[in-house]
Amino acid sequence: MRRRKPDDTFDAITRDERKQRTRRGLMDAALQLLAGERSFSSLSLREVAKVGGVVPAAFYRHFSGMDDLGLALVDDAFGTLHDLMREARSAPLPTSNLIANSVETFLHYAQAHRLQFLFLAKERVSGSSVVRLAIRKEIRLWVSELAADLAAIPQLKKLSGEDLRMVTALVVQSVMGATEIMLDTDPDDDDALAALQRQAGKQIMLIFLGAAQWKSRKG
Amino acid sequence: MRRRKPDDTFDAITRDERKQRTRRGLMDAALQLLAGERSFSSLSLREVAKVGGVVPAAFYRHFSGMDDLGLALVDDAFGTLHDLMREARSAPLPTSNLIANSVETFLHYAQAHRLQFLFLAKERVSGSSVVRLAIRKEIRLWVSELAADLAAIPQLKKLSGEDLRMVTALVVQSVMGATEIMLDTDPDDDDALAALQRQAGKQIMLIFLGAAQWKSRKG
DNA sequence: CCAATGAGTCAACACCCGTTCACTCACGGC
DNA sequence: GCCGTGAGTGAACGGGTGTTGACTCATTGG
Repeated sequence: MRRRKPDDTFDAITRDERKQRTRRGLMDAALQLLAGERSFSSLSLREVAKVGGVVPAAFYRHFSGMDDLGLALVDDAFGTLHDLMREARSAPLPTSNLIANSVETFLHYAQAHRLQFLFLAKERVSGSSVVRLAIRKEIRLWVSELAADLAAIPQLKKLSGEDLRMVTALVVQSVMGATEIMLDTDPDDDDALAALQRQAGKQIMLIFLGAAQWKSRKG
Repeated sequence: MRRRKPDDTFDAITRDERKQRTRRGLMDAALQLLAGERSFSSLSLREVAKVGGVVPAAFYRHFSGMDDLGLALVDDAFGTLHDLMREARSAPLPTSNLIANSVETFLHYAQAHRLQFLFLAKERVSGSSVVRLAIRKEIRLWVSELAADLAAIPQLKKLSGEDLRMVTALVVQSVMGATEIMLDTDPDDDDALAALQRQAGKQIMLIFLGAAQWKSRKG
């Protein structure tokens, strides 16, 4: 009996590549299992190993346990998010409809990487504290980054650093809320998705409207 | 051997009361287990039964399974939230500092019922779909209710029904975000809690500021 | 006062869990 | 060409899991 499918494509690959492939397989298996009802903390190591096409003992060649896998998934997901931010920053940046466009871009991206964002949304609040804290930390980092970007917008120029962070946190909260609902929506229900986008766009425009007025009434 | 502690207080109680007491015990046991790292979906029936001071088989005299328990907890927690709303509505309603006061009241209440709000926060996004959907439904209901209350506020009078809901949803999102962070904060860290309250209050004031400007630019 | 009810017990079931161990054997460096 | 490395295997362990059925016996209604 073969110990492993030789490979889908029969090309010769190095041993490290093979290992990385199995590792990715385990991470994908966890994400896939998360897609349904399950939460990460209710997944079992054996289950992940099985879907990953590997025997439970082999799991330990890649991760020290489920928490370790969780941290790897956090890194992975935020890498994806970081890619988006980088792309967005280097884009032409239309001055009109900037908000609506940004929201659409973000939600579209989240949908394209549904499983990763689903993982983040769920574990941000629910998982083991080590994973949860890792996610919170990354989000705080992301808020700081985004705040730095937003500082360039004329309407927000007069905000203090603290207030800018407060506004940014509100924007992020709004986007995350929309993302969470989107992830629970049938991906083919275009009407619902469009409504979601519209509402999130409106919310953020309203936040900016409020922010533009903010300092004028407070010192 | 006694089959059960006769009772802490030796007063004679009816059989139904005793049953209700055990049922509550199971619900409290689940909440208590939830207090730490765990998420509801990772709790086992046996575990809840043990902490509840009952043998696993007895669990079935009260709930058909863990999902059923989850739904009971949802009802319970929203009952608590409803109590808060009723109290708040009958309160004197100070016209100055209304927002800051409301936020403080809410967060204080959430802290007093920490375990229930923790349960809601976690299961809203992570749990089994039956529990998750039940929570979402109740939140939507709550948003509607709150929107009806907010309609009375002068600054929001000119908003359309849809926009009012959008604004309310944003307010709720902000409060829930603050609640989630608060539930992860050491309850004795007064500074952190005060900072949290201040930020949430600011965010909501900003939302109102934006809302007051809203229709004037769109309608 | 006596029979019925039903909350809670105990034991057993078949199964899944994380972790360990000794193992195989293909690959890669020498 | 040959050995060492290490990814993956298979079996076993002790223990936790949901669910069942037959039971006990205090409370309750007639």
